[in-house]
Amino acid sequence: MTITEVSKKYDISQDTLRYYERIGLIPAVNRRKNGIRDYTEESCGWIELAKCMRSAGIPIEALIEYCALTQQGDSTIGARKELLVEERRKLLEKMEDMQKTMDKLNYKIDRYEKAEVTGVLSWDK
Amino acid sequence: MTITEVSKKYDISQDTLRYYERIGLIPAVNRRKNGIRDYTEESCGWIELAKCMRSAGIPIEALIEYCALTQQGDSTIGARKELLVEERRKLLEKMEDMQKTMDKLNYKIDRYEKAEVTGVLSWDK
DNA sequence: TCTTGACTTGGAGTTCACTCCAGATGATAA
DNA sequence: TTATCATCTGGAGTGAACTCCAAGTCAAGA
Repeated sequence: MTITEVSKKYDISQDTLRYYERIGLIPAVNRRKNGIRDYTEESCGWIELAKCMRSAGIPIEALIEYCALTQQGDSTIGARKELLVEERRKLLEKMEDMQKTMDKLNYKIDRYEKAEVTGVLSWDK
Repeated sequence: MTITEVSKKYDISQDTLRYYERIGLIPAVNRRKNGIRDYTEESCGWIELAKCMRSAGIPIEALIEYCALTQQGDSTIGARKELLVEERRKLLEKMEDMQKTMDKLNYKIDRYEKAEVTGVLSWDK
């Protein structure tokens, strides 16, 4: 696949695709003789992973390390697992924060809805 | 309360507290004669709200607008509600993204755990 | 009285994650 | 053949959200 196709398929700009490769967030992509990128199915798998992880806010640094470990072969399986477990822990924490914020938003919206009916908005400790 | 106390209570740096006030993310804080901040219970409520919303990634711009609307009185109740509803919608979307990432992390960690037992890690389409 | 320490301001600096750009090259269509 | 278009590289620029700093004020303790 060309970079244009991959960019459309995953809705990631070409600049970002090149950037991810440059910083090692995904392994080097195959090239044709003339130097033009030719994404394999495996490359696409990495792109998809990157998009998924980044959309949840997993930091770029962690993903670079994960990618580097992967390229060092099976001896790093334990380290890779640890890395993912740690990111999962942080993600869970963030999800809990978000749930708290969601609860607060629901509470406030509910109060505003009642205020729209009664015309009264009491102070909110 | 002094800024030092508020900073400790909510675990937010003094610089950030001043910054939030400067950009209008919270209403102006009361001052003593000499210009030193004296946070009331209401100020603390705003700080708590700011911390909660920011921890979930609600953008600063939206919070500034919410704060501004609040200071314009009851005529903005509808607009404030709409703003919160919109931020809730975006937050829900983010939480769904995170859940997908969480699923993927669980799947991958599970595969690594099996690989640690069997010594085999098949490639992951 | 002198020094220490908390507080003030406005503005500059930092970090993260892109995003854009200039200049070059190579392929395609008229 | 000429013009247009996709792609390449390295490096500069951007926006969001802080974070730090210099220079000044003020109150309290030795």
